Amino acid sequence: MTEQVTTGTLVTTGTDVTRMRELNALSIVRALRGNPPSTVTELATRTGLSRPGTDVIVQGLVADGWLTVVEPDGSSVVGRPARRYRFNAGAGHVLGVDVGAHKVLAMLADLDGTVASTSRLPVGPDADPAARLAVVDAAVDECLTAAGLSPDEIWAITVGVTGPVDASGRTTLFTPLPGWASVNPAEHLAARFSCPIQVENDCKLAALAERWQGAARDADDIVYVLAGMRTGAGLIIDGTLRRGYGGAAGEIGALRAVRWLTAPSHLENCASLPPGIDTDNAAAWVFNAARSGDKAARTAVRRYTRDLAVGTAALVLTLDPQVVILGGGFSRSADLILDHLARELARTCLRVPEIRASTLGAESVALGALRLALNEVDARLFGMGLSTPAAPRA
Amino acid sequence: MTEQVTTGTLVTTGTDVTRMRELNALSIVRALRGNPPSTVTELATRTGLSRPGTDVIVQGLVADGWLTVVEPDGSSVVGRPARRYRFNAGAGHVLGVDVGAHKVLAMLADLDGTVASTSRLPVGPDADPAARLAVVDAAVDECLTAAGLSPDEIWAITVGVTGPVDASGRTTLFTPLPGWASVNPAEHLAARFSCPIQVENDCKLAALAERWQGAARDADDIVYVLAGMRTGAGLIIDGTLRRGYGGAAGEIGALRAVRWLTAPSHLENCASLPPGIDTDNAAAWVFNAARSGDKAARTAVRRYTRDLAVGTAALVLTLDPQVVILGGGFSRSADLILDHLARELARTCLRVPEIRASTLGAESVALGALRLALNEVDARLFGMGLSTPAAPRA
DNA sequence: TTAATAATGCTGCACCCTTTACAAAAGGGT
DNA sequence: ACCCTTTTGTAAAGGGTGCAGCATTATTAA
Repeated sequence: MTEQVTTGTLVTTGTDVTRMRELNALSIVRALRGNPPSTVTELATRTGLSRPGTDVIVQGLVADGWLTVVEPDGSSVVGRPARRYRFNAGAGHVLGVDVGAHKVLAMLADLDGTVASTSRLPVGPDADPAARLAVVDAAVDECLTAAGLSPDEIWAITVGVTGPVDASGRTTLFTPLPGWASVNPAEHLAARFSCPIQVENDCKLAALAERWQGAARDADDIVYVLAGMRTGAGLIIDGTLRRGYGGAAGEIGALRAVRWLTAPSHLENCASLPPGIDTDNAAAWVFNAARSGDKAARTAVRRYTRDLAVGTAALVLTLDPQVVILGGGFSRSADLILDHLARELARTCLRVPEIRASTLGAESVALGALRLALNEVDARLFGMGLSTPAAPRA
Repeated sequence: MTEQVTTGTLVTTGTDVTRMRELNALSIVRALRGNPPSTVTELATRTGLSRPGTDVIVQGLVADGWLTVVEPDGSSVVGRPARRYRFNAGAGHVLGVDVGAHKVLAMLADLDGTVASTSRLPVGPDADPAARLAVVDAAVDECLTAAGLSPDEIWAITVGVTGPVDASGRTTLFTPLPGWASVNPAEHLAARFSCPIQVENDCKLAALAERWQGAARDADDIVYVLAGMRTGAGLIIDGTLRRGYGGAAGEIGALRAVRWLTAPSHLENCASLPPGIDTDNAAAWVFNAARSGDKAARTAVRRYTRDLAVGTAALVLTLDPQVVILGGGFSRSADLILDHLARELARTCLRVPEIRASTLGAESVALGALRLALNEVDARLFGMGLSTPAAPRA
């Protein structure tokens, strides 16, 4: 065996002149994605190709259904008005599903990531796996029918679950859902969908969402901290979601010294908490009390934040990210947390990153799932060529 | 402003038919790098190009000096023996320099990474920056003259230093070298070299070296822990060295709860240590004593390892790597450390990675510097085209 | 209606890769 | 010494692609 010097790709494949055409077509598609409808001339300058060449390729892409023509509207200057082309985002769709303890949230989006339909169904926290999967199916069905699509028009699916996800798509190491450890949601959905199906940890998906449409759009190195009744983290390094070798990246909460598991108990056990309030609303109550000056509540929040900061500091020191995003249910009370957190990090970290509160609500995990599914589609598209649009077989 | 959907590269550049030729040439070069001399037929099958086409490109590469012909030797089977071609690694060279507290180690290698010359010069730990830079110059000069090369034949240089390196190449946050915080080694060398010059943290470089030629050749997700009188870490994630947004990735030792700063003191203050032994040799003595059963020494080693494990666990839980490499001066005593370390990690981590001892000696930092310089060259080569070999201007 | 302007469409040219075909070289067998 | 096999080296034909330049078309302003 000889040594392999690797800079990037290992595969060294020669380029045919036909492949070049494909690459140029892809390059045009890329130049159009997420941009307003463009003229051929604009595309030509943007891609560096010649105008005639661009035109030919664009015609082909229109014929294959990847692009659609936007006839010129009145708003033009002097000269012959140019036809504009836009990416046909409706050529395919993706599904993102957030399987939580209390609800299943499914979202369906086109290739631009524009959400076409959403379905949120409640499920009991102690529902058995079969029941929970049935709710997943129901939510997915609702999305499909609302958007008027059939399963074979879905190009990729991502399912978000709690706990580290192994290579097979199971959460064997840990899951709060009863009986869920042995469930493989990908396998279950594969019975009805033939597209690629990924399963991913919810924190990681939320991190993706924040980078896509949330508070971290400008950053490539992100530590996302999910602060809620559970505490977790998702890491984006160099613009890519990092899963770790076994899918357990970011699980710093497992470290005993990092008191993430018990951190929320500071809130739940707050002395000034009125009796009879249920667990789910206790935290919200404490945050509100702290906001209006309650001494015990303020202490509880401070203690909670201190515990949160230990693990966050470990993540920050390990990765030196550009920005830390505070997400999860408690991020609604970021005004109370951010300052404490910043102070704690300033005390412990070499270089203190920006700290921002999440701007996405409860949909962040489902949104992240959409983004991951879109990434999957993009990888297929830009990796291989683009023939006529059709659902890729897994 | 419109939103930018990014999968990988943002730049979408069209491909010319001439550029395709370049890409094919690069593809052939890649197919030859690190492989034994190959025939045109072999290259054709390896790249997927046709044999005549491959031949033409190979002729061009030979004419430009990138490839050299190996005339067929006697060892052939039936049929006409084929000319073999090999990558002309001597077309360019790179320098790697390890600037330590007690020594400067410079290494010079060709484009295959084969070391052509080495120079190790001592320097006092309290030498001022000017004196230390003078030693750097001397070591580099020795390497050049030993290899018979002039400065303009060097294509890239990497300098390894202790402490987190910022974007400008300085170690402003921390450095053990007196007065070194404001020194910019890249600027200093730029006076004599016009090639790209990088400065990088020593732990990070050692990690690179382990992946290149050491104990982590098979892994893409690596936590490298430098265990010595100083403790540090270098991270390779998804095959790429991670610096962090401010170059401070891996500096988990800054966390108070992680007792990396004081961990070696367990060894230095070992009760059974004979008086008068100097600091530099104390650790080695303790390890030896522990190996031969000394009770106090064994305790000291166990305590040291326990402290080492805390930070390592934080890194492992954050990144979930495939393998942890134990490097640095103490890795010579890995037999005493690994078991303890593995036990501690098993206790604290969700998924325990493999733990291996470094197989590289004191040259690991300089080797890693070579690798980073080669990466720089490769990026230029494979990013842009390859004209006739010449030192790239920075 | 005419001139100006800018997009569109078409033709010829150059380049590159591939396929096909054939000549050349080396070694083994007769 | 000669022929045969095998593989390499090389040349010619064919097809696909991008580019430059020119003619054509559609629209606005005068």
